[in-house]
Amino acid sequence: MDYIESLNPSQKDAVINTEGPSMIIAGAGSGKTRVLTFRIANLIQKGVDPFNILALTFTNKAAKEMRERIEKVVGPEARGLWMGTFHSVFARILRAEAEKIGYTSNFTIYDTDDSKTLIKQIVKEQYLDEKLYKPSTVLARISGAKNRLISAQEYLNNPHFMADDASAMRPEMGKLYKLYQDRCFKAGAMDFDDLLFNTNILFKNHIDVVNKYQNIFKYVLVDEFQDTNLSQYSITKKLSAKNRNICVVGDDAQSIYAFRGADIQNILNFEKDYPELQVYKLEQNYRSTKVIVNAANSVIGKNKAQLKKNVFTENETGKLIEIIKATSDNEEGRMVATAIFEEKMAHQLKNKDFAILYRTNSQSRAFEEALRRMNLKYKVIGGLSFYQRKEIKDLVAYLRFTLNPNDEQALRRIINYPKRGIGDTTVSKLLVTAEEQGAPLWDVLNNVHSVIPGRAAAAIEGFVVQIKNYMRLAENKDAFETAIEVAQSSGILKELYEDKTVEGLSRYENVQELLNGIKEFVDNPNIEDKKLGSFLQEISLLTDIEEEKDKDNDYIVLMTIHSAKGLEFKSVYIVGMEEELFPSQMMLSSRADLEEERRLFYVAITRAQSNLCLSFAATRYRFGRLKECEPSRFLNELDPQYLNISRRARPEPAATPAAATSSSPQVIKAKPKTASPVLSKPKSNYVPSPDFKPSDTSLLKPGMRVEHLKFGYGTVKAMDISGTDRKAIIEFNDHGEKTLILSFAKLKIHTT
DNA sequence: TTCCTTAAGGTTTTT
DNA sequence: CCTTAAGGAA
Repeated sequence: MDYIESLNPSQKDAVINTEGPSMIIAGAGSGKTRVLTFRIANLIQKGVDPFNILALTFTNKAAKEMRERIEKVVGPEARGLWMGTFHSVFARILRAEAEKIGYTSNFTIYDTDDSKTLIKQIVKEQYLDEKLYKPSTVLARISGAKNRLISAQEYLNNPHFMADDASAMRPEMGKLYKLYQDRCFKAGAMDFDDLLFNTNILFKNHIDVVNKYQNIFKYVLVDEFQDTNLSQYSITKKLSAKNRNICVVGDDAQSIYAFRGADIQNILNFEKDYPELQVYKLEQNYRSTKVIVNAANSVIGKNKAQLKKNVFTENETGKLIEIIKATSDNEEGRMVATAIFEEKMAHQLKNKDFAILYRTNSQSRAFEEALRRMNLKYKVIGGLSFYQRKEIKDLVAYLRFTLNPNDEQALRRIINYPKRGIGDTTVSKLLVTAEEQGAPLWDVLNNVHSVIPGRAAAAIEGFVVQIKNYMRLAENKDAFETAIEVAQSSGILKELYEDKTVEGLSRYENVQELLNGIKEFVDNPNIEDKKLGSFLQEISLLTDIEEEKDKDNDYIVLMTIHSAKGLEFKSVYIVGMEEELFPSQMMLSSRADLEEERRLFYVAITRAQSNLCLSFAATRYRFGRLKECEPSRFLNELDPQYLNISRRARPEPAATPAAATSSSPQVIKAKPKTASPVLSKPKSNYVPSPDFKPSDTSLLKPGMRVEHLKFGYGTVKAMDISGTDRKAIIEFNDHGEKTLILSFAKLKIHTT
């Protein structure tokens, strides 16, 4: 129990009081994960069977990490824990209970691509305007409804929604929802939202099932509670209704998934639903310097919608936040890479101490190039994940279809790949027939002759024979043997092998990697069921292939801010700090959206332990066109006392368009001659005096000669006492004019 | 049906 | 810039 002694009083309270409903409001860096893992460890050591504990996280990575951390405290016993994302845990339960809601246990999980393709198909079939009913728009609407537990029928019956859609010029939205849902059901498929929605249906209609899981999950814990939607909340509420041992952990300031239906309202409802609720607040930040914590607070303070919280730290003050101004996105890449390199050398840091965080995945390119050129090892997290690659999806589609031959989306992928002479017209005829007769797709395929004349029918028959063969394999052999046979005899491997282009080669390698992954799965002694179905279930909610165990993991990490949540790094570079990029132009229309962007910025800032650097570019390629960019409004929201502002890097207040345009040509002109473009560390031949000791600056006056350890010698031009901090504007010999905050800056006064 | 060329349109964020 | 849809020819 000694680990408990390492906690502060509020953390300790939250760990020890394991009974009854509790809510832990945890500021950034306040040891949230630590408290959660210790709480679970504590439960186990108190004698609670790990099989009776359910811990829900937001990402697979978080689940894996937490399990490992708990294992470190309590040992291998922790393996029995039910731990995973909402989606993976309830997919597992739905497999077990599938027949109760009319599905079979080998139902397919549609990813976003599958869903969008299907919607597009339906919109086409309904002869609706494809511009108006864009797949992403329609899916977002359907998803929103599901996350609020509104079924297609309820949607159609609700005059409010119908009026909404009518005024948005999309009156058929409800009908599309219904059609989409029917199609998914017929295909034996659930999309991501269905996994949660159907769990709710299951629990609602089957009291015996609810009872069963209430007895299994005596303790329910939810991480990142601020990111749960109603559908998820409702599940946890049902599960913990009997034992009432529910513990949620969250931070409203870090709620960044409202776009996915997350609702801060859940935090408020929670207090209503559980009047006996115990609330714990963790406010001390152990991660970051004072500068970083206070700067983050200064940003989040601009939000109106927030719970009161006072995040503070007793860590050292730390260095000021650097700002890098680049002329273009490519230069931003080079400057950030250079700054990382210099910082790494100066402080003897590892690659993995650094993270580059951006708003959108597409920003990674410039940084990848620059880092590669400087021989700095890096890794891009997220983006197009392994399982989203075409070649992988193609092979997986064969496997999916073998287990569930009604899986329409899988069929569309493979029926004519590799080419076997079955064209679009034939495929639509098949689908239409299935629709009209209300028959399962597989039945139609088995009776092609009644639908399709001669030539194409023969091709389809051949395809069906092939699939039946795979079905037999899947039944009798393990996942690896089945998959390798499918890969070979379907012709996928051959097709990729014959493509000798660079991309073709990498596609071939990717398929090999998937096969290796399946081999590993089969060889894993911890897994009992080695059949294909078991493997597919395992991977359907994964985004990336399991990483090799800690082998050579020293790389700079590049990722979106969203995927950085929950992580920490010694040094963080938040890049692309520009209007319309961050905040994203999609989020400028409403206050709520803008506040979510601001929370996102807050999350980004609070990832940093000791160094934070923000960068922005004056121009950026977008859609192949050069665009001028304005510095982000968020830069101006940071309390300037925490910024290391050199005059050239100071963001122009986003107001005067004339100033913006007139300043850019000068900057471009200045570009070629600056070899080391990092503004904070320009070259200079200054050598500090041997007896450098900071002077008392309370009597500093214009005209005084001063010395600064970084900027060298300079003359005080003016004093600025307008703000809360005394600042001096100093003209340095080698570094131009700087504004320094006297409580931070160490200056030696030389002459008066 | 397939393959080639051309046109258009698209970037949030994740399970 | 990139990918994907559409249109025309073999």
